[in-house]
Amino acid sequence: MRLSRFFLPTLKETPTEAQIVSHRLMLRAGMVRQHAAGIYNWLPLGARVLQNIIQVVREEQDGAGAQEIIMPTIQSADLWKESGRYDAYGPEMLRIKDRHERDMLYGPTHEEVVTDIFRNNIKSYRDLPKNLYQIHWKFRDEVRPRFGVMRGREFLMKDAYSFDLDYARSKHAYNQMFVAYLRTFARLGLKAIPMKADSGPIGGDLSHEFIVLADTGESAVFCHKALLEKPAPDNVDYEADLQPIIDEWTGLYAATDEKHDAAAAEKLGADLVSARGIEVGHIFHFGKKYSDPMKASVIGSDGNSTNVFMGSYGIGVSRLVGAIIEANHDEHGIVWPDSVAPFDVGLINLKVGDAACDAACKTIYDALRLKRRDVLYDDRDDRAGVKFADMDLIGLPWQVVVGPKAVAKGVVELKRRATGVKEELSFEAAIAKLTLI
RNA sequence: CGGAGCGUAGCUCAGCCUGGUAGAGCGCUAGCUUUGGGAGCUAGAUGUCGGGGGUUCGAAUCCUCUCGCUCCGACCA
Repeated sequence: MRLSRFFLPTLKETPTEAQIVSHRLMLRAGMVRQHAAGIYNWLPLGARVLQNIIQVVREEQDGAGAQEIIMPTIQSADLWKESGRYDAYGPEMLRIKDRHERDMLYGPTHEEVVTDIFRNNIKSYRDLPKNLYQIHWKFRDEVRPRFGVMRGREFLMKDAYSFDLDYARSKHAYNQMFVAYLRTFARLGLKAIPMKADSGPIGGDLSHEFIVLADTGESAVFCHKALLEKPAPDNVDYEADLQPIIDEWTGLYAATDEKHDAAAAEKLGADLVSARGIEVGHIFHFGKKYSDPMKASVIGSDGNSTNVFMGSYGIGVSRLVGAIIEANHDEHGIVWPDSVAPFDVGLINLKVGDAACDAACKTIYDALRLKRRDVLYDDRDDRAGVKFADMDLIGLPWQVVVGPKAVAKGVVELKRRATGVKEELSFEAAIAKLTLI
């Protein structure tokens, strides 16, 4: 992509409404623009990041055995009256009427709809287990949206729902999502610590929040130092017993502010980490909370009907964009992890119009694109400082700087955004290195 | 939902107290110069001063209603 044609409205100054660093950087980097309180437009750079995150989330969900579906954003209130939540949910739910005066709502979550899908289509224990997920937009009419996309009213969420015959199998489904979440967040370049949590209004007896440590996090969190170093599980066999992995992670102290047990934490001594955290995922096991009132049942091997055990598993996808920036930035701008970067490489032509520079850029641009690297080529006729500043701001992992002096020597400068380390390489060496990443 | 603020050019903001018909910097357009970390000069374009109502000869400025946004708190992926 040529930057001269790319829709990238970067800002030199920070708009007043943005208070936290991720919000400021998302506005300055031209990723989003606010439409209304807690509702955002995603411009090309932001949309690309969102798509990359979605892809990682999707791969890990699929890998753990979940299947993607798409449910409606607008739901009939009838199902919610059946589950008993229509009255319970409160003003956070955006309620609307259609032209026939029927009660509808913009879905804040989808337990009712997915349970309805299940009971209408699955009749036998032989069809279990099932885990259905979707990635799409939800709306919760928050009293006070803030922090940009970190607490929007409209937000992109991955929500999965598991259905099992009994508690033990349902716990296994829970464990599968637990492990998938560890892997997902690690792939996104985040340290997300699972912490025991209240299940809140969704209900249930087992729940964990996944908390990303970041200085600007909303809540204080405490955990054992070892959790920070713990690598996400690799080569997972999702059919095998995952409980040992879960025990390994939950055996170490980890608690949010509300759940913090100061006495227990004291015992950790120097191993206690106290930090700030952002909730990026939340998993619940809630048994028959919805299958009972909504009569979601299967016929068991004994011929008797039994209501299924369920769990639900959420990842705040749009929030993750903010969380990743909170955890990965410096004074110059965003520093994207490779896995979610909107482009792999930023190619800077310091002297547009100079035959040698233009030719060198074209060579590198074409070669990288041939190798399916995403390259943002800054071909604008602007000063070097502007280009460096913009490129640092948008935080692409690699920068290739093509200037007249270097090109005369047959080299370009390759800069790693995260470390600032620069090296001079021949065109071929630079291309080779960027192709290997 | 309680408390506190703010709406003036694309962005950051001044002007408001003490009423006289709108400004700066950046950005944008054109030209010249410049060219490895947000350049310089010249010329130019850009505003229902959030909206309605009122006071006044005259309102960005005073009064009033309203809409929007932000921050602190309680609540939440």
